Amino acid sequence: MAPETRSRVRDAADQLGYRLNGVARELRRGASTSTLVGLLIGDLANPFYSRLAGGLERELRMRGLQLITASTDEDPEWERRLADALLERRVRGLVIASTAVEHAHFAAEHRHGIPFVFVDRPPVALAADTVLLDNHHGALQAGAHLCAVGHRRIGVVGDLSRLSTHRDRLDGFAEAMRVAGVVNWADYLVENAHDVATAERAVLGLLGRTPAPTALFTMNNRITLGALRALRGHPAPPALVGFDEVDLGDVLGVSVVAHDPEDMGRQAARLLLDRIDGHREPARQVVIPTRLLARGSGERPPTSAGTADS
Amino acid sequence: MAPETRSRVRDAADQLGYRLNGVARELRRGASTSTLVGLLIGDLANPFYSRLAGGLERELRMRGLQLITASTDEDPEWERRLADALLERRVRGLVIASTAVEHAHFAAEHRHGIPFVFVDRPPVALAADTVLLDNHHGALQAGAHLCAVGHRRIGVVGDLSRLSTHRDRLDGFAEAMRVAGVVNWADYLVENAHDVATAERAVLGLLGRTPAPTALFTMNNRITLGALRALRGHPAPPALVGFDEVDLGDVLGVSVVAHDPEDMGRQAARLLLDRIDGHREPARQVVIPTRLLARGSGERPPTSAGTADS
DNA sequence: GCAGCCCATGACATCGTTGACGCGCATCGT
DNA sequence: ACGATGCGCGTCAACGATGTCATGGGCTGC
Repeated sequence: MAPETRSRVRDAADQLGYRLNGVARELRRGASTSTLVGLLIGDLANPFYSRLAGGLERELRMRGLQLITASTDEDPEWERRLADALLERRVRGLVIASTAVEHAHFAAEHRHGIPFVFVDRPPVALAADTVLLDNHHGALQAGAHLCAVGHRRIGVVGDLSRLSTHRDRLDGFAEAMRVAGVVNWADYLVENAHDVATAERAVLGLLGRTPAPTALFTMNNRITLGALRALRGHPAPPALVGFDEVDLGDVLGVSVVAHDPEDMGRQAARLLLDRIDGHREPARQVVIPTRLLARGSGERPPTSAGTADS
Repeated sequence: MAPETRSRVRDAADQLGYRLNGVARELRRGASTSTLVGLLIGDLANPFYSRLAGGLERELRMRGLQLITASTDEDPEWERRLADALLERRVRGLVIASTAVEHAHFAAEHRHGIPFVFVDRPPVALAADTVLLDNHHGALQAGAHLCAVGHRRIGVVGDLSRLSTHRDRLDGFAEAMRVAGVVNWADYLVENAHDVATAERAVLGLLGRTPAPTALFTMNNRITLGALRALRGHPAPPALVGFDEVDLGDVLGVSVVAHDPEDMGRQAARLLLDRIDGHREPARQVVIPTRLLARGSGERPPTSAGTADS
């Protein structure tokens, strides 16, 4: 079209305050033209999720895609309602850290071509792309490390017991105990410590036992924070290894099983973009590695009180 | 309609995999029926922003509204493009931690009735609802506190100098210095330390000066993290007060000027919802209070080296 | 002066939902 | 038996952008 007409139209549009209506455009252009991607996570305020979201968003942004983020508060019913709302809105894809026990109810949409990427927790009864942490190995490392230092009574504090991440980590830890010949480790297990305050109480409870545990394995970032609060000012604190990185963990000398949540988001974005680009391979699974960072708290030897028994 | 027909229709819909098309619905129902709210922030991975987003989302969710979150990386050009994309999409409102120097270009939309809420940083050349921190007072408290302990040479490390939060905090700090009679404080000022690594280098640079500062004021959470890294293992660390809360700050004994980012999100949601409900009052401004938490690092007295001069 | 081309302009159907309306059948009360 | 009411069912015009097609005016080159 002639450049002069072009600018004439542009001027008129500016004058009238005209703005293209993206809703109408999307309706007209049809199904797979949405630029929205849904993200369902437990809680935006949790740094694990927010870093994941950040990595994901950065990667999608380069392709002109935007993120609708919704927190489920680990409530399966909410998760389902939010997912339905997103699917009604005809998002281009869905990234989901699911708290539900099965996902057959997504099968229809999935078969219909809407890309799903499961992050942090795998899909059940649905073959979809997945990005997971190496939970089993990370927890095994943590358990083996504490045993190598000489610990036999290790307090273990975990998140909601129904979550697969929790179960995988627990399996890994159990394997480490089996290898080390520790049999009654489950006596010092506390589960369902979902927030910092609960975790703090759980740790105080464990420390009050006789005999007290000589070490702690805290199974996620919030639990580690709670434990560190509980240990504040403790004259002879137990050893501590946490799962997930925590801010200032390096400064404070907290040994952790670390990994990269932002990379998790990036990998999820890649799987999603591949599907959007029409790739039709069977579902893929990416595993994000974990590594043990020994910074001091995990290397404290058992205290005198009782290393001899069980 | 009859319950029997209702279920007959429902069954058929389920069988066909029919799903209501939210895009068409929104187009048909018209302008102010969108359930999407846009959120523009600097970086989702920064806990300040992610907690703000969490508070906002929680509040909006109760009203059936969902959040489209986009990170600007503090780039005004990106911010503008992202805002345009959101407005084209006909979001119900826009919450924005703006990095731009003025906002006249939103005037048309704003007058047209689209609610804008500015968070963390005020609008320029636009009368819109705003939620701010009490930056001036918080920084004044920090400066006064350090002076009260006896410090006269205080290293100050700040974020991008163009940001209003930075300038307000700097003003507050300057006032504290004026009151305390410290004149050359700006000699120990470093600006534009936007990430942890830069902040760490900046602090190391300050500590290398002669005479070295006896205290530090770190003007946001990332800078505080960088400073704590730089101070690790220091034989006689300077006093430190940071702006923003940091995870484990209580355990590590870091004195900070604290505030509640989630509350900021909630307040923003309330202002937005009021507008959506048709309130027509002139623009309101909410100020989130700050309070100084003395936890140890800010109470360290000046080291021997030089308390006597200027 | 005429064929050929560029381009402005207008008419129209389409995307899927919604709200309004009309028709016709069945049931109910009086 | 009559009107009133309830309900199933079909038709139609929007919402705003977009892609196609036809029309016709203005221009160039031969």
